[in-house]
Amino acid sequence: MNKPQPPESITHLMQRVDAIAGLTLGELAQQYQFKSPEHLLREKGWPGQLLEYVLGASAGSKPVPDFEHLGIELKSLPIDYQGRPLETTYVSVVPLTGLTGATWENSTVRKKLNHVLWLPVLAERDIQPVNRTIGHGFLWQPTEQQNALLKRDWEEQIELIALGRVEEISGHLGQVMQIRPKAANSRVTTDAIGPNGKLIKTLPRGFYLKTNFTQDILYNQFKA
DNA sequence: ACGTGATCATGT
DNA sequence: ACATGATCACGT
Repeated sequence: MNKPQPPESITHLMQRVDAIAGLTLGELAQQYQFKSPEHLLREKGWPGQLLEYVLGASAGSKPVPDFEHLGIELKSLPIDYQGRPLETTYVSVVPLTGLTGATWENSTVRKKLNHVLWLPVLAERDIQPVNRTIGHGFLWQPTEQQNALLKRDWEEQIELIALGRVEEISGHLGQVMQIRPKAANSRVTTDAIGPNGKLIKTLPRGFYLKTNFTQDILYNQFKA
């Protein structure tokens, strides 16, 4: 099986998405000779990497949309038996310096979430990774209301960081989007603005969509 | 170290 | 039971 090429259009992308709905991750991995781990204790990103590969997303870790020419970001979304999200959704790293003049409109979060291809995967922990079933993927763009919620959470938390109060941030902040550690381990450090305005070292952080937000997206998509 | 893909697992 | 904080693999 040759490596899938990037889809030439949104229509072609969605044809591929429809074609894999109902398959298990194991079936897909076997078709494309992709490795299939027994568990995700170490290869936590395996579901997303497999789906990226199969759908022809650009590989690597470049800070650009997965389907760059289409401006679409792919997000797998683990769900439980009730169809509710099992995990928060990582969006992007949080800028901790150079925030002068930073705006929601120009933020990486806004750009990443402008157009998302959500791909639900039934991913209860008692189901082996290879037996997890792919759901019906769909395209999403934030509604005016959703955009306003994201904007508010982004502005409130970025303002704290700009004021040198990064150490006061925890996952409890934000109504629909929170900031949590995003690093290999808790000893990793990066530069941030300190309380006195000078640079300090702190743990790298990431923006994550809370499950109430992604659940709302799923509800609006699949409500009968 | 940083940014991509995320899930793990302990504290509450 | 569930969310927060911690962690894992890979490419650069």
